[in-house]
Amino acid sequence: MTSNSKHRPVETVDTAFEIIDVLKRKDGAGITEIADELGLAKSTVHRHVKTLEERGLLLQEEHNYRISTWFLDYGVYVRNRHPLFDVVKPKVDELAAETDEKVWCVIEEHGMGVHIYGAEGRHSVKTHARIGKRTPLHQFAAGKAILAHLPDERVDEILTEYGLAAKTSQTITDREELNDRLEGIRERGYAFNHEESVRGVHAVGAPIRDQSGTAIGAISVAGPANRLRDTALAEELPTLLLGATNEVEINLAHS
Amino acid sequence: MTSNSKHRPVETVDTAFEIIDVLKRKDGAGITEIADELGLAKSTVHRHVKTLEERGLLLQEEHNYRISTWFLDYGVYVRNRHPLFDVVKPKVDELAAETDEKVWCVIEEHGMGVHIYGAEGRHSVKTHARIGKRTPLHQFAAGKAILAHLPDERVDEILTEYGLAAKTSQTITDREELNDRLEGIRERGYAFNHEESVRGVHAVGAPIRDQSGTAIGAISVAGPANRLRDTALAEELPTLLLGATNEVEINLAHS
DNA sequence: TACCGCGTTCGAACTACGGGAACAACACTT
DNA sequence: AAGTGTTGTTCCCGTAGTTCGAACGCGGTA
Repeated sequence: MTSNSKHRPVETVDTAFEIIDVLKRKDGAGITEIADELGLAKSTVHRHVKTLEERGLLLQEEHNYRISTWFLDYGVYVRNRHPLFDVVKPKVDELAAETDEKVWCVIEEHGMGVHIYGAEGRHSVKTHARIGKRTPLHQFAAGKAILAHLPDERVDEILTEYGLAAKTSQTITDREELNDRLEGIRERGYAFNHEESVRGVHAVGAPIRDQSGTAIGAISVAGPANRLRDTALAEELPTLLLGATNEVEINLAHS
Repeated sequence: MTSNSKHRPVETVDTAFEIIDVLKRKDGAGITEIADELGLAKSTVHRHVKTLEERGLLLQEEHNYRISTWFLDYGVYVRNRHPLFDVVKPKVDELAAETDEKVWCVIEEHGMGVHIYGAEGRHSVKTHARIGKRTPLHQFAAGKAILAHLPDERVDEILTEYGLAAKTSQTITDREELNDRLEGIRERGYAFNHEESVRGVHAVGAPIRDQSGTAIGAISVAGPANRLRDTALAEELPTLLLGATNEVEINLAHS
């Protein structure tokens, strides 16, 4: 799968989704606003919007169009059909209850980490993560756990495509350093996140691997830096986490 | 908003979403399969699919294309931005804990009921409902509660568009009968569902109204018919439910 | 080895997409 | 009350872009 865009895309479909993206970015907009934003004629935008609205994908109220919940239907369908979901959900709930922290399950898709399920512990930190959120893999514990267990050429592809953008001052932005960390993760079996994605938040992440050893996802536990440190971060949480991912891998093999 | 399709839709956008629909309906498919299903040329489908894949909306594995989690991102974004969501979520959780039953929040969109949030009680029944699920309003308690508090002309529009399809033998399929029931719901303040959507399942649903009195959504409690009967169904649950919707309406007015 | 089945590429034809201008409906100013 | 600015909407025309069919490459299988 080379990323050469050799074929000619269907431009009309692209503009349709660009309109949808504008509506998402702006929390809804009018015809003229969309047209200006995208440099299209009002009539063009109007026809697109009406087409999408007729399909139920958009909602109109006065001079404002918004994205509808059809996307929720498609999205939840996709998530529930994912082979990991049924197996991982109870374990994530369990971990959240045991640790009292925020627990996430993340999968890899198109080289990005996607949060497909999260559970609240009693003392969960509030971050901007939410179901469906896409995050560059190098920026967080679950992502690095996945990255450490993908084929080298795949890692190369991903990193050359997306680069190593910083999220906080602690984000790993050097390719060499990342490779070292990934090596450490492979030896250790799990990954840390020391304020690399959110200031004041630490996390531990462990991969979920298929029978070939390739990561198909990861589970992470995140919490405030002052609570997740010393042996809690280095021993207790990893033990719980590896127990969970191990069970998930076994259940996955027999489903 | 008449349902006259006076304008000419963008057919290319329609085919794109028809392809997506096929992929959803068939849990993934190949190029040829999609082309046969829709009566399109393979080359056409191929170009569409590659366009969507390049945007990250589809995933390819071998000769099989699937919908990606991008739709989850759009969908959850839409749900979380909905004015009801933040207010209703804690109340739904609370109701589930109090009643030990399955609790849903449903909103109306394009004349259909959409499940935007559900919480499990300890003895929750398992139905086919899931977040994002769209259901005709006349088929369940929350839907009828909404229908009973919409303007008459809106109700006419909706019923003439979708009809009164039966889900079980108890589903209301007669227009006159439905009107009587809706009248009863308005007097009583909440709606019942006696095995009208799922055999063996009863439910109570109460509307969430805006300041004009129009329903913008509803909350329902559902459980096995043998547990939800007599005073539990007729008194205790409605009391809890109306307490919750009342609080939601108040919080909604001040946000 | 020849045969399907698949996804993919290519070129040509004509459809239908996009643009611009004019229109209607409304709010706000003067 | 007339005027000026919005907005969304409709129309028609030209051509760019979509669609189709046929051909290609590549696996498997008989």
